[in-house]
Amino acid sequence: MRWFKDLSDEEIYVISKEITSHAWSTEEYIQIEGDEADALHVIAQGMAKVEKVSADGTTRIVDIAARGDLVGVLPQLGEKVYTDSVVTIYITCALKIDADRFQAIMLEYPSVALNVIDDLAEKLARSRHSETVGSQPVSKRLAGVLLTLMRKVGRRDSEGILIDVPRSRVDLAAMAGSTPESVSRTMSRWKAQGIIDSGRRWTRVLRPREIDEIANA
Amino acid sequence: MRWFKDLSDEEIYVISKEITSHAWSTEEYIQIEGDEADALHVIAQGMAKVEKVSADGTTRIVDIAARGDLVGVLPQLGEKVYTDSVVTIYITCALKIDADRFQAIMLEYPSVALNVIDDLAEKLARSRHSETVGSQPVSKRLAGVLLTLMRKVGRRDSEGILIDVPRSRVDLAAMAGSTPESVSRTMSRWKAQGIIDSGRRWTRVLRPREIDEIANA
DNA sequence: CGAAATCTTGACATGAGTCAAACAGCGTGG
DNA sequence: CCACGCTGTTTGACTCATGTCAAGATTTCG
Repeated sequence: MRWFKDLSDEEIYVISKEITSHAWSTEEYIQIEGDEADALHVIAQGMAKVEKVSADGTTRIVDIAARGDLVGVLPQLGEKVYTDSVVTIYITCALKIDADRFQAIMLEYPSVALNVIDDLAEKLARSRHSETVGSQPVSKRLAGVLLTLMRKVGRRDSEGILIDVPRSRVDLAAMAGSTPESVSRTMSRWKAQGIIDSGRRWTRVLRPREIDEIANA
Repeated sequence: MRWFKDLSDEEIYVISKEITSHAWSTEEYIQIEGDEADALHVIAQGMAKVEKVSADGTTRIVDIAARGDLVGVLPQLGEKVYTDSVVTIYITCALKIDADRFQAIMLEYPSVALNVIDDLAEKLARSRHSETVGSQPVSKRLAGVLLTLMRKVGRRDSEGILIDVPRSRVDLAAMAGSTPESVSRTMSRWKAQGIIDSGRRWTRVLRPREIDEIANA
């Protein structure tokens, strides 16, 4: 866990006693937006999507959490409720730290707090960036989503970079802030141009370069 | 400065030696997006807008910093460059803390680090929220902007709540992620309905209730 | 009083959402 | 092993909000 990277083995051992491990099946909630926030989790195995219900009632996927990622950070101090939901997309195992205990740990080992600040600052910068991307054309936003997914869950194979998670057009639409139909249209266009290939619940990026260009036009 | 609220007077005195004070005229840059980030500032007097150039080259205002607000937090550790620009909108005086020194302070006084985390977490939650608001109708976004401005810089008077900063339609458009024309149209409509009153570089909200309803429809 | 900046309004083009229907991949049961 | 049906994907027709371009009105200030 990268937050504890500056600690000695003994210190980590002491802390490890505060941690418990839990498992979920697919499509289960690790935390629910609005619930009282009493713990944070680190994904040890599997994967989960971080969702947020937007003002108009549609659900948007704001992040994908994979091995080593942490969820539930935000509410640890000021906020008393979770600001987003986390839903598993595979069988997932996560480590749990009680929020109060974690705060105590940070007070005792300031370097951990600094690492957390680092993490939050990066997330905030990314989020602020997405704010400005909000009203860009769908193609641009979708290209951005594909870039993120390529980096996070993409697997190189002989023809390109395969993305088979999250699975459906609905998921992609929820990430790009659009609709399944618009996503489909855009991807059809790209498919005709040979930039990507795609099917039921999977996408393969054949020419990453061009996707990158579209995203950063 | 709320970050130091848990420290004793002596501790604050020690820290105060690390702080210097600077002044800017209007429309001057306190920090520029992309520049090397070596310090953070707390607004002591005056006001500034936090800007970010979006992907398509337009400038968006992502925050308004008033007395007591801090700018330049993000880059203190991981990021080495400022992720946004800060431009004064009045004659402004700000306190400056060297980023390295501040890091040292946090290591010595962990409670400060926790307060920073608190602050960042709140900012992140708000930013994530705006992400989901991205593709809402202009009226909704603009109403949200007015709500924020009412709280932050609104002044109660006999008829309603006066907002005379930031000044122009261009500014409002930059905050709402829209265009001056669309902002003008929307506000004309509200003016006809008696919800607001407005003129050159000022807006008065007559019925805050209705603006709130529009924002949270 | 005139010029510059700001705001408003109109006409127009278009990206993208919605509704609806056809189509395709994939598992299941007879 | 194949036909059926469920689910997910694609495509088309239509509508509408909003950005763009352009002109005109209004305010401020020298």
